[in-house]
Amino acid sequence: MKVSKEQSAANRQALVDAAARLYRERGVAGVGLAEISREAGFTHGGFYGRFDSKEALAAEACAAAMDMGQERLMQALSRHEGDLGELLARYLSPAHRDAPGAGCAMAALGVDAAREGGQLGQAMGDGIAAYLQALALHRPDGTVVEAPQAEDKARAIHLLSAMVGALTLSRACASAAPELSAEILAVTRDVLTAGLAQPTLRPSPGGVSPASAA
Amino acid sequence: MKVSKEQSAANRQALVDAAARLYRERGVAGVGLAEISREAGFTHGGFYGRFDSKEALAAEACAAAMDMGQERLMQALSRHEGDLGELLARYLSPAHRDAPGAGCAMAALGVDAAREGGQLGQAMGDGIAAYLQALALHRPDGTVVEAPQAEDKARAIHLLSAMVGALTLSRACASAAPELSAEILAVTRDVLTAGLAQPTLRPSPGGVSPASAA
DNA sequence: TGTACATCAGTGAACGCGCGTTCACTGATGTAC
DNA sequence: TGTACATCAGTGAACGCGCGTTCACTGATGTAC
Repeated sequence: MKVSKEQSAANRQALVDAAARLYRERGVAGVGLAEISREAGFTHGGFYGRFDSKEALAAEACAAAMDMGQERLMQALSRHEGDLGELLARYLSPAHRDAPGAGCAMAALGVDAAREGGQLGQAMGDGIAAYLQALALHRPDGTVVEAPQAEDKARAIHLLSAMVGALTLSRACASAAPELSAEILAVTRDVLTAGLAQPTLRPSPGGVSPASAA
Repeated sequence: MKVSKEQSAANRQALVDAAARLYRERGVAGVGLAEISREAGFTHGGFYGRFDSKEALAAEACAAAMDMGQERLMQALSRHEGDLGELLARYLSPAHRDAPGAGCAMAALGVDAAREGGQLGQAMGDGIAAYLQALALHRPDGTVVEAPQAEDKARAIHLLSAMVGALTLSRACASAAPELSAEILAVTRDVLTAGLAQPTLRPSPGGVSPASAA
C-alpha cells in the first residue's frame, strides 16, 4: 500500500522522533528496530527502505535531539541579557533528570557516541561544537561577541561540562540515593549561577597551559 | 573438574575484572556473558554457579571499578597538602579518555546505572557518595576537616561534576572532533586548577537556595 | 599416613527469544496519454 | 477530465545469530575413617 509523499515524509519523521526518545531513554543498544517501528505505528519490514542501517537511524535521531536542545538554548540566550539562570534551573531540575527521553542528548547519548563513533559520533561532535560556540558567543553580562576569546571558550566548556556531569551523576544515583541526587542538581545550579554572576570562571592568569596546545 | 578453593576465588575475581573492563568499554548491554567468561578463561556454562544474574555481575563489576578509583583518589588526597593537580592532570588526560576500560566508572557506567537502577544503581550510588565525601573532607588548601560544611560539599559536587562532564564530552566528540576533544580536557584542567587555587568555587553568598532543601 | 567417597567448580550442549537485516509481495499514489 | 498502468511505501514472513539462562554431566578436591 503506497502512501502520499507528504504522509511518507511524516512517517519517516515519526520513526526518527520515536528513535530520538527511546534511544535517549534506554540507549542505542537497548532498543530494537521493531520496537521503534511499532512505536511509530509501523511494522519493521519497511525500515530499510528509509534508512541504511540502525546506525544511520541512531545518528539521525541524535542529530534531531541535539537540534531540539540547540533551539531551546538559542531561545534562552536571546531572551534578555543572556539569561542563563532559567536555562540552568530547567536543565538541572528533577523533571529533566527523570525524563531523559525528552532531554539533553549529550547526557543521554554521549557515552553511546563515544563507544560507537561513526555517524553517531559525527552527529554528537557537530552538536557539541555548536553548543559550545553558542555559549562562548554569549557572555554572562548579556553582551554578544563576534569572535570568542580564550576565556569565552573556557567559560562555555566549563559550563557545559558541569551541566552534563551534574545531570549524569544525579541520574546515576537517583534510584539509590534520591536526596544526594537532588542535592547534586541544586548545588550545581547555585554554584554555576554564582560563578556566572561574578567573573570567577576563568582560566589561570598565565593563560592556557602548554598541554592545551594539542 | 573441581578446583581448589583459592583457585575458584581467583577465577571468580577474574570474571569480575573482565566484566569491569568490558562493561566500561562497551556498556552493560554491549557485552555478553559468553565473551566475559571467555576473556576470563572459562566457558559460560558455569556462570550461574557464581552469580545470580547478569545484573548481579554488573553491580559487582561496577563496585570493583568504583573501589579502584576510590583508592586512586585517596592516594592523591593523602600525598601532600591535598594535591589535586596531579589527579586532575591524570583524570583529564587523553590517555584516560582513550582507555575507558581502566578508567572512571562514573563516566563509563553512570548512564547504564541511571537506566537500570537496581543493584547496579545501588553500587553506583554508594560509590558516588563515597567520592563526594572524600573530596568534601579535603580542602584545596591541604587541610582535612572532620565535618564538611555546605561549601565543602558544594566544592566536591562541582569538582566531580565538571570532571565527569568534561571527560564525557571529550569522549563523545573524540572521533569526530579530536582537537575540540583535547581542548575540552585541557581547558577543564586549567579552569578547575585555577578555581581550586583561588577560593572561587563557592555557593551563592546567601547560602543554598530554597530548591536545595529537597 | 593411606584409602573411599561425597562435594562441587567448571564443561558442553541446549532452550526460547529478540536482534538486525532481507525479500517477495500488495495496493494506493501519481503519471502518461 | 478520464482511464491504464508504472512506481514504490509499507506489509509480513523469514534468515542466521548471539543473547541470558538452564541442566546433566565430569572429575579433581577435600573430607571421613
